[in-house]
Amino acid sequence: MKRRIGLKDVALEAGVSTATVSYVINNKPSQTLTPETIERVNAAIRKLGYVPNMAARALVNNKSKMIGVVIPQTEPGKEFVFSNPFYGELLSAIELVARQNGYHIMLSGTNADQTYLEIASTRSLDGIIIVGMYTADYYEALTKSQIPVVLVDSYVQDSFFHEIHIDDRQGGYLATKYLIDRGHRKIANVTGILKENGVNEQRFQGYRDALTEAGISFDSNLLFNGTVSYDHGLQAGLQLGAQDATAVFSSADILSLGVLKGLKTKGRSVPHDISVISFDDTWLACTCDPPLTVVRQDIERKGITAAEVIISLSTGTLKGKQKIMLPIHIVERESVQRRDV
Amino acid sequence: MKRRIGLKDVALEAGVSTATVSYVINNKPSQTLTPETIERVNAAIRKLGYVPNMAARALVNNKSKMIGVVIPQTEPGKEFVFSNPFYGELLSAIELVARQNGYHIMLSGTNADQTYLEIASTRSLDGIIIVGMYTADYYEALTKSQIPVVLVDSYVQDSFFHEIHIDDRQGGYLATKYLIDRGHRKIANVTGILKENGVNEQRFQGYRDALTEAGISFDSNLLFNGTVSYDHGLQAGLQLGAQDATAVFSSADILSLGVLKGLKTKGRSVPHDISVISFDDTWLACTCDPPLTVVRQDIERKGITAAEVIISLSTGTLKGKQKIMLPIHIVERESVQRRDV
DNA sequence: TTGAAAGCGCTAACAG
DNA sequence: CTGTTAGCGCTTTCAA
Repeated sequence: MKRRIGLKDVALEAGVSTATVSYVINNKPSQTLTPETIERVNAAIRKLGYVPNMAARALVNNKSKMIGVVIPQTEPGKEFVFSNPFYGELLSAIELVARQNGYHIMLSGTNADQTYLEIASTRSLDGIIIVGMYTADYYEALTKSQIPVVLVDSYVQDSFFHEIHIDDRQGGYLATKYLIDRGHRKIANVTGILKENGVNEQRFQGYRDALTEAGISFDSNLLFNGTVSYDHGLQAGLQLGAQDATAVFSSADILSLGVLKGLKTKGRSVPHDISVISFDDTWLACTCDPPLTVVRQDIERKGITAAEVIISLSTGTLKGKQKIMLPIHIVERESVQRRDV
Repeated sequence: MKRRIGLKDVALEAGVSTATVSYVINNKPSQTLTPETIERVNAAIRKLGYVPNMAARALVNNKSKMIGVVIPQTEPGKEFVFSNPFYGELLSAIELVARQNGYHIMLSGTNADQTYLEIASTRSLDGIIIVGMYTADYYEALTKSQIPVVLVDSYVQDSFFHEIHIDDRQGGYLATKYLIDRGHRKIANVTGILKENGVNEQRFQGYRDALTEAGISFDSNLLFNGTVSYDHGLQAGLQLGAQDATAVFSSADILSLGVLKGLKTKGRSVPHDISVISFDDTWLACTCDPPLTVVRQDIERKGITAAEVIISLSTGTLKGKQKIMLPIHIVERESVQRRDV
């Protein structure tokens, strides 16, 4: 088994030194190379089929051209929450941008026995994208990191982390107001666990804001919080089917699907008997029955932005704390009906 | 900014050589260390918060404890096909097993200007898991790889690749036969592009096998092949709504959802007017309306197996070509109705 | 039972 | 404009 082709082999072939080869590979602007030398080196590279060894590079530069992406799991040490297409779409966008910029992404869940800082540092990651909310001590270690960290969908207050969001509170407000404007007064909220600093909490606050503004008092019987899953939506829908709420703000598409099913099971028709407004606008929202009116966020853009920011940060193109807020808007479909008061 | 803690620092702290520290970290069985030395080293590691540098390790060992995972994309150079939850579930399982074994996964799509072999070799990947079917030249380069490659859901014939499958042809046969046994004769097949060596092609063959066995001749008007997407399913459903087929075998859940919608749009009720049998059994299958009778494959197991195989292969625990066939079975739900002949 | 030292492939001062 | 060379942090052979 023949040895791997290295810089040395290329240098030999081209009749130059390894340094020169390194210069042309990285096309150092500081260095001035004869076009002729460059061509000779490139020819040798092609001829030999040279491929750089990232490990060696990483060792020298302490940079890996690799970005760590952390995605929520069903529970620590378990599998990802990929039942929610939101994460798939987001991840997809991140990967694409990374790849286009010569980076790769390392995907992982969280481990009980290892902080992500350890992982990042052992792997010389160039940047970290963390999606969703974790426990406080998860972030703790990271604040001591030299590596840029961007938080997607979390409201953790720490000047060290960069953030990319939508205005979740405003989103919750918009959704609820949309319902109120159409004559609804008894409005339920089906949501995930209201972790402090999490998106669900923010959306819930927006829901309350709208209620308050309209002079409607909050009724805790109309709040259904659990996991962000089809099942929780289903349970909530089932219960709602037996109540007198006329509308529900369901704060994720996957929850809405469950709600729809629960409602239908109880013989309630949407939007005739009860209106539903959703959040996210993944492909699920427009393919279900009825298609959901929804607060839309641009998931792809979120992913693209996260990747672009982390890359710029790691190369030093971008400096200073980043806090980006992406726009949202309501997409009207068929799940909400005006209610005559 | 203080330098990173290295083996040398640990050695100094423990009053031993770097070699000794390396021995205890890797707990070489060949080496015999005094328990006392071991303890001293471990204490130093803890005290200093030492974290190994994978880049250095990779450089020496030419192994990275990293597994490359390739997932289908909408098109080369574009984003992933994560609208299909199948991939999310699979990926999730792979990641979990990898992590539990001290590996990480590098996720990527395909690039036009770089073969995956180059990527794998530049990153010193320990193994590669390729999901789905690609063009022939994509595999071409890989056959020259020293790195173990396992193919999930592809029937490429090459003794170099390891394979993990279900019996897709048998699955197509079972689905179709299930329909035939219930009195259906005019049975459509909605499927993805019939790439040679791909799963869709196999399932389609199974469909034909069942037809032939029952003495039903194949009618190309009943074949709807396009992308594996909701939209293609929808189009097919729409057309089917205007035809006289009494049943349809739809070869992926995501297609089935589209078919269901198309049929409903055309005012056809499932299973009353027309029966639908699906394939995969992702969460979509049991949450849609009506819940789909389906050929179930254990996606999680597929992912787990792929990860276990690639790891064993890379450590040398496992040798020789692996070709694993996972079981499938039909799960009866509410989308198929017996038809009186 | 432990240590010294030679690399792994690459980058970047510095020298020429 | 190009080459020499000293590491980057770790593993491992060989010697003690």
